Amino acid sequence: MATSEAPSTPSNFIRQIIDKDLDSGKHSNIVTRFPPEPNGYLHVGHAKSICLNFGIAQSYQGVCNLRFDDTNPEKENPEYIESIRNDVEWLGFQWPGEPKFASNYFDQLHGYAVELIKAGKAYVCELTPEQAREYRGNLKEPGKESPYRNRSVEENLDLFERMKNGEFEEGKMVLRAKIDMASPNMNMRDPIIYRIRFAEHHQTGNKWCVYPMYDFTHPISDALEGITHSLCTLEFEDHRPLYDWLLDNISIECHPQQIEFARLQLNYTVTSKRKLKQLVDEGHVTAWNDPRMPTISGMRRRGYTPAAIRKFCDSIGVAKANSTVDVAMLEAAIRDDLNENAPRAMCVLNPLKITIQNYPEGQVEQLSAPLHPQKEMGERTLPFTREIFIDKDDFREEANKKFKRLVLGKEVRLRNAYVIRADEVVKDESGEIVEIICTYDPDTLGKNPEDGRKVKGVIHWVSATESLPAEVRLYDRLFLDENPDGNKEKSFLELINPDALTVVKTARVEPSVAEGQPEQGYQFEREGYFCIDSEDSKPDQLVLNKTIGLRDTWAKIAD
RNA sequence: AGGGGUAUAGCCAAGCGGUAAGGCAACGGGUUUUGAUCCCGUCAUGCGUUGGUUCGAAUCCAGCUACCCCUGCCA
Repeated sequence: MATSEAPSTPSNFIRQIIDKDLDSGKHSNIVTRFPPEPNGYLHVGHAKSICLNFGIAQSYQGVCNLRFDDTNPEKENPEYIESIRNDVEWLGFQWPGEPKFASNYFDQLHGYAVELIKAGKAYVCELTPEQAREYRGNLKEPGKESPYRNRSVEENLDLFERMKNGEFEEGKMVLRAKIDMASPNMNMRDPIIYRIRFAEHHQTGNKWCVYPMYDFTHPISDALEGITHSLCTLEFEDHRPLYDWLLDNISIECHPQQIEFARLQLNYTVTSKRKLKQLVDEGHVTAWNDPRMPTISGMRRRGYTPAAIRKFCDSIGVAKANSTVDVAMLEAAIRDDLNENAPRAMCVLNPLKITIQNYPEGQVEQLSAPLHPQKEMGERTLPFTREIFIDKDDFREEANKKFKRLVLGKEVRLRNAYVIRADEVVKDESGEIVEIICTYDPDTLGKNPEDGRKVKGVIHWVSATESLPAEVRLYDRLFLDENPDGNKEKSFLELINPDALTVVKTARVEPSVAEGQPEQGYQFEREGYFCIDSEDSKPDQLVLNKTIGLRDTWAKIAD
């Protein structure tokens, strides 16, 4: 109150819990973890969790582990592990030591399972999956106890050992925790904690043919790592009683607190690993890191910066209310960061030739332009010549007062260069404009016309002969408009401005697209060329992105 | 005999019994060699709803309503 310092990180209910735990002396060191299953690439939704977990650890001088929750070998693979490590690192976070794996704990996990059996709190069940479902009851009715529930400890020990030794087929037996088949919480109705899977594991090879379930693995992994606060998404709220039951019923002292928060939902954006995988598998995009994908690697390729994504995650807050964040928030964060830090360049995508008739043929003038309009970032040289290109969209034969670019007979400012006037339009047989003949005012470099003439517009240009051609892929933004009658099933795809200046736009695909049969063959991308102002503009460090509202253009050459 | 959650502006979100922060979006106006940035201004007598407690309620209590999650040998 006395100090009006703005908190560097926004307050949220999780931080309040942690503050309380610190005050009460429950903890003195905060340990969190980010626990993805390596079954896909990380997306913007994971970024929220990463920023939360690592961000909290950071601000309390604690640590955050990266742990692969790899208990289902059939869905996982090393490519995903690699990509996840990269993405977390790229976002700017560090974990202590090597990444951890739930599979590191398989021996200990097995030991705790045996411990539960010995305590009469787990049993081997031979119900088929169908029977198990029947016995489980439903939301309104209690379940029935399995006929295998009251086997002796000895028998359970023997059976579980033989499960582990591969004596039984997949699906024939499982290990279940003995809790309460009548619990209103389905997760407490004797949950399965181990199943048989004859699958090679990417970390443990063929050592195991029984694998622990998430519900069993997670609390124990957390406890083994000394996690203090285990943050997860809302759908796990119902699992918390099981999380606690497990830790209360095995010989482990550490008991992390599970805290749930709402997962990120972004409008026009798929934030489901399953659906993103479908887009990749069915070939609607080129790869997980396709620039249209909301994956971290896709955003990286699109030119988003780690700082911008972190800023976005901070700005959306953390709460328990299901909410859908407007992508405008993401875009604002990106814009903010790029505006601060991106060096500027000019580019022309749909070239329209300009010949400056009063400029000497063959002359090349090296103009100088700042890399940033406000910040001291240095200068770049700009070759100016008799023939230049401007964008087709920046010229009209006639226009009203709102049009601030080049109009026949009127003047416009070439950014960082001279004022020109359009004198004459050259058209081809089909009537298409192919060239504009202009006159430049030599006395307007770095200053306004001395006679007080007002030039309202400023446009991009590149030398037709000295500029740097660059090959890029053009990605069209996908818009999925909702049917006016609100029938989401009838949503349709609309390609906005395939010929506009804007390039490398965001892919916006609504869940329903990925859900149903993604439209056959809609155009996602085009090849294209553009020219950028000069070598000094270092196009590989820039982000071509007029969509975000900046007239200067940043280019990012496709990876 | 269902259980667990959540409701504050168009979208996020703070607020924790003392009279509705902030951001995004939007809309006015100013500066500008980017239609950008930047700057100034506007935007909830109102906190899902109905009652109650209180000098005082978004905050406490009770009822109601809406939405989300849970019946994988997935995580």
